[in-house]
Amino acid sequence: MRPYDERLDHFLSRAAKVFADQGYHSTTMRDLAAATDMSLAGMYYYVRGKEELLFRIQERCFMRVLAGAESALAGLGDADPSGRLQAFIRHHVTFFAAHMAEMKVLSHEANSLTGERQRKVDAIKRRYVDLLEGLLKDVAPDESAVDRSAATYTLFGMMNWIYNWYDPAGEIDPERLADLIARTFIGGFAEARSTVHGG
Amino acid sequence: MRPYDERLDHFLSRAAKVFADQGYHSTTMRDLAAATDMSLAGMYYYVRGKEELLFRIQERCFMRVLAGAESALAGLGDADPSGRLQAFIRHHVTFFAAHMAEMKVLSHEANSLTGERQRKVDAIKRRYVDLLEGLLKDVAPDESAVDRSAATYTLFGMMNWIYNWYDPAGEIDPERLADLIARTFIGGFAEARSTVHGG
DNA sequence: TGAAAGTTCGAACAACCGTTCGAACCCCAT
DNA sequence: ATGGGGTTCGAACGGTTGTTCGAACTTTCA
Repeated sequence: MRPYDERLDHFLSRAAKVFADQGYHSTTMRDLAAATDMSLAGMYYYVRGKEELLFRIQERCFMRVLAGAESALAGLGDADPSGRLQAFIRHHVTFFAAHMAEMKVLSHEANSLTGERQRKVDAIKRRYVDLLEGLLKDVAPDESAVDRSAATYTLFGMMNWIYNWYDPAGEIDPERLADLIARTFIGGFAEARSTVHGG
Repeated sequence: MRPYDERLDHFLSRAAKVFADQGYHSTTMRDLAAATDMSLAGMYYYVRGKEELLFRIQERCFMRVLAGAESALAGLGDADPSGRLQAFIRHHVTFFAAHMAEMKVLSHEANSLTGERQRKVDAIKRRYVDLLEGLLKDVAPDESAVDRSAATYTLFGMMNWIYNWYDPAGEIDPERLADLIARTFIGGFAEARSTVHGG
């Protein structure tokens, strides 16, 4: 890896941490300069501006979590739908815990981009949402499309909300949290679909 | 109600809508002036400043949702724990759908206040979280405190995330969404506690 | 060694921010 | 009508923001 790319990467990680702590809009370029040991003007050699910085962070993180999920599913066969769903949840939650700052920026600043950049990130997000929705379709094939879509977002809510409260250094390790979420959602989802379907 | 209080109320509602749409930090006082048909200086007759405006919106909304939840539970006996839990979920979700803008501001700008104001809102939030956690304790008394706390936040995630995707004017009405969440969570929560408790 | 390419940065700019202040306005009891 | 409290607002202020620019520094390689 070229030293330029390495410094850019380090810069993006540091910036993500600051964005996660203070929020994107109330973080100034001067804050970032101080946190990265760069000069104010020096950062513009690596990034065209503040919004492109946010875009780079979000795009990089989203591509990684998407690729990670796909490869986590690639090892499994198509036979066990709820096992695949559990694997997705496990990957998402552990990835979230391992990249807390970037994922918080991804979740919390979802609407802070504008124009073309917003569109590009939304396109990746759509692919990721569709991936999960497909898994839910395999678990409960008879579910209506509307209810399945709502269930998808509900599950994302369980997982993405953790940036508001979860402490990776606390008592609950990421795998245990992932299993807690997976058991709760899969259990309730499957049960609700099969037993209450007639009511 | 005095005309002053009426105009203040109207102002807070309008401002909440703008905060919900554009975000607190990137909304300017000039934006608010335009959206409320007031002059820039005129708003300062009703509110001490921008942050106090956010505080008033959050405090008012939080007190209402807390009081609403308590009164929704007051009618029920202590006999049926999961029925009480379901009532809480139903109230929270329908309230959310009915006051989308304020609740979005509550969820999304949870850390935008500072100092004393942050403390005051956090105190109300704590009461609200404790209320739900108490309901979960009645549903699963043997659960460890740590897991129960995580389950509480997980359920809040399911409910609060809806500001990112839910359209109250869409195909799913609030009651149906509330039941979907309640069935999914309660089913999975109760099942996971009873069957997997030994593993 | 020398110069070209790659990288850093001090200083400044124009625009915009939240807030203030005093004057003007409106409404109602006298 | 008239005085006075409640209410509105135009205009401006000081400070902060993202961004730019040219000069200076460092590295690279012939």
